[in-house]
Amino acid sequence: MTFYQHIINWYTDNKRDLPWRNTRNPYKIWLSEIMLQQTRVEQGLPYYNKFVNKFPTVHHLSAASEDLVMKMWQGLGYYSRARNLHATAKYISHELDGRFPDNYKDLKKLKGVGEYTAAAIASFSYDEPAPVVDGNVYRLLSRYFGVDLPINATEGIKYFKALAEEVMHTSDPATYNQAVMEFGARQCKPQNPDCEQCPLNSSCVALQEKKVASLPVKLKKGKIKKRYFNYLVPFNSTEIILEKRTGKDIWRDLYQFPLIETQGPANLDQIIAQERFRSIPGADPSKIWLYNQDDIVHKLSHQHIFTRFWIVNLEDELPGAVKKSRVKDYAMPVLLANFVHEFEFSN
DNA sequence: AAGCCGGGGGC
DNA sequence: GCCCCAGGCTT
Repeated sequence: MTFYQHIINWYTDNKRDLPWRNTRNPYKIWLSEIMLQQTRVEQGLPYYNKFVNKFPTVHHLSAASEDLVMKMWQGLGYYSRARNLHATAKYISHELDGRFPDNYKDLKKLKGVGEYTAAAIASFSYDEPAPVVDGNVYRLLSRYFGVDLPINATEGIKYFKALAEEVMHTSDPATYNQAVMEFGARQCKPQNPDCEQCPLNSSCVALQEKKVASLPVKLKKGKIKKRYFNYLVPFNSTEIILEKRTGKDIWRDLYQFPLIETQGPANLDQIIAQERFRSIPGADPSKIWLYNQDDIVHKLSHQHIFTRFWIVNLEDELPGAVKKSRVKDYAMPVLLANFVHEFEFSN
């Protein structure tokens, strides 16, 4: 049997029943693929179901407000995906009358759709023989063929794409693409794969050469940055101040409390001296207190955020503020959603 | 080519 | 702590 025949046989016996595998609807395929970028199936699945229920077609998604889309995306991360998702939904609904592009080349032109996602949609919805090369496929190919080129450098990316093209030749690209990814995710998994019961074990180069644990090769990324966030939490009996994040930093378009970022841990005197504090109507330096005794450390893949919440009690009306009861309707980073859930503005 | 963009889970 | 995840965009 050939490489792909082994893979497809394994898949027939081991495939998970996932909702986007029971459809060829390009809208649902596209939605699932955007959500699953750099995201585990188990994490993305509930979001997929929620979106499909709320937005059964691309027109429904197109008609939604961006704030609602962001809110429904809350917790999934990489929020530019949600912005691009919404922009692309509007484009397809308004400019293409709801019809998705039906080939790899045109799909790849959509915002948020790169080589992997274009290949996935083209094959799953239209049977176009475009190989998917995601993290699972990199791992499987690098091990099976014993290739130690880094999978995140130009040469390796090019090499593995060509290899994927060679290996996929089959009359059923949709099934094959599903199968290689499932095989990589569950059989040829990153840690402690069970090679003894792998259908490819007699011909896997990495297994013969004892390199399974060292493949694939990946270049290391930079150091993790430390940042110090001081959130002012200004509220009166009914209202609270929220702002929308702008700029190119993390969490763009999500909501937050007024933020003072400092170079290191900040104390009360530093905070009350800040213009951002003093500009709050009715802010009283004697009515501010530190909510968390220890820093809350929010860990992202590329930065650690040391967080202090400064509670600012107010008595005056707050023009432009939001109702405290509505805070949970706003899309917020998990760091803040956790705080809101815990604090509940009980006092 | 390298850096940036989240959050969760495994070990 | 470090690595990975159905990657893509920006610089």
